[in-house]
Amino acid sequence: MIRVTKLADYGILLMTWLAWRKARPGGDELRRSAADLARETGLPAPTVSKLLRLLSRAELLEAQRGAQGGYQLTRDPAGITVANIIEAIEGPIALMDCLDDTAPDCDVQSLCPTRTNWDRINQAILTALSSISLEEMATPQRGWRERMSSALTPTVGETS
Amino acid sequence: MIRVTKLADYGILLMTWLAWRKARPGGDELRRSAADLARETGLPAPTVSKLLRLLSRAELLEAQRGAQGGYQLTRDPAGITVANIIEAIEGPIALMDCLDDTAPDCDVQSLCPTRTNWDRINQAILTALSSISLEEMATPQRGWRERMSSALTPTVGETS
DNA sequence: CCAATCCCGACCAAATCAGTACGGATTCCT
DNA sequence: AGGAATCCGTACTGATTTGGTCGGGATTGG
Repeated sequence: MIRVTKLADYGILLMTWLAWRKARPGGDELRRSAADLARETGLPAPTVSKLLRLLSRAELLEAQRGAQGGYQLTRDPAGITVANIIEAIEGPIALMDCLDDTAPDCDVQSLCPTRTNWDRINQAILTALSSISLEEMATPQRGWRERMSSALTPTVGETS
Repeated sequence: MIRVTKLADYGILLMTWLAWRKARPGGDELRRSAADLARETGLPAPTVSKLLRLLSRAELLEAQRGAQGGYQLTRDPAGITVANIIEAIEGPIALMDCLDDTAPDCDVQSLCPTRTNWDRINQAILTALSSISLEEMATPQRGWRERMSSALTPTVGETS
């Protein structure tokens, strides 16, 4: 069901936590060590390390080495999208592999206008993911549900 | 990378094939057996059977048993969305499990406004998937991009 | 110089996925 | 009626991916 891996989930959790902390007025220290973050989020420490490294490599976080080191956000949370985070952790966003290279199963050319249309789906999802900023993730939602349901729900729901 | 399972991919392929065949003027037989479809698409027969069964159970296809039996679309391709198909094959669409029940890892309540916001992402993706009909998948793309951008981008929220 | 911290690669266990096999039920055709 | 074709369902297995671990090196601050 259009699964995002747990790693990406955790990554978003971490980033949200960082953004949230930054937004708080009492945010004394915005640079935090991997161990701190692991403790604060309750996630296993090595996994947190790995994630932070990936996020840092994608330049979403800035790493400071040595004693008293740690990670901190490079940009403003408003300038980081969920798509950015997922992409940083899981690589380029694509629903299928059939898109980029020669797939041997896909031998029936006649029905493969499908492939080009799959690209549309990918694009749609990418758009959706890019439209949600980290800032939004870090702030408790207000009346977003109304905006949502009015525009979105129509097609999928009915079982019959 | 927001992967859809190969089964769902195949499912969409099958449905697209069916829709395409139905749309053609020379579409003599719109009911086709699982074996036929397997041969025509080049997919392994048992897998095709399984998929067709799932799609039939979701009432996207109609099954006719016995000799000379087979499957055919229940509704018009325009009334079937990609979201429908994926949902039929992979169950309810949700990026994460953390949404519906008590997750033990999620013990840090303080940072869990994230969870409610995850729902937002799910909704966005569902919208994207629901906005693409099987009919569109079966026809070579024309001016679909306009519909896309108009239908998707505004609802979820501006980045700034 | 020492300790804390980030950094990196390789490795392992577990979950999930794709596919298979077999047996049963239903309908058509002879 | 009988047999063949077809859909239906469950259970099982092999392979891929994922989540997580471990150990050692590089870099900075005290």
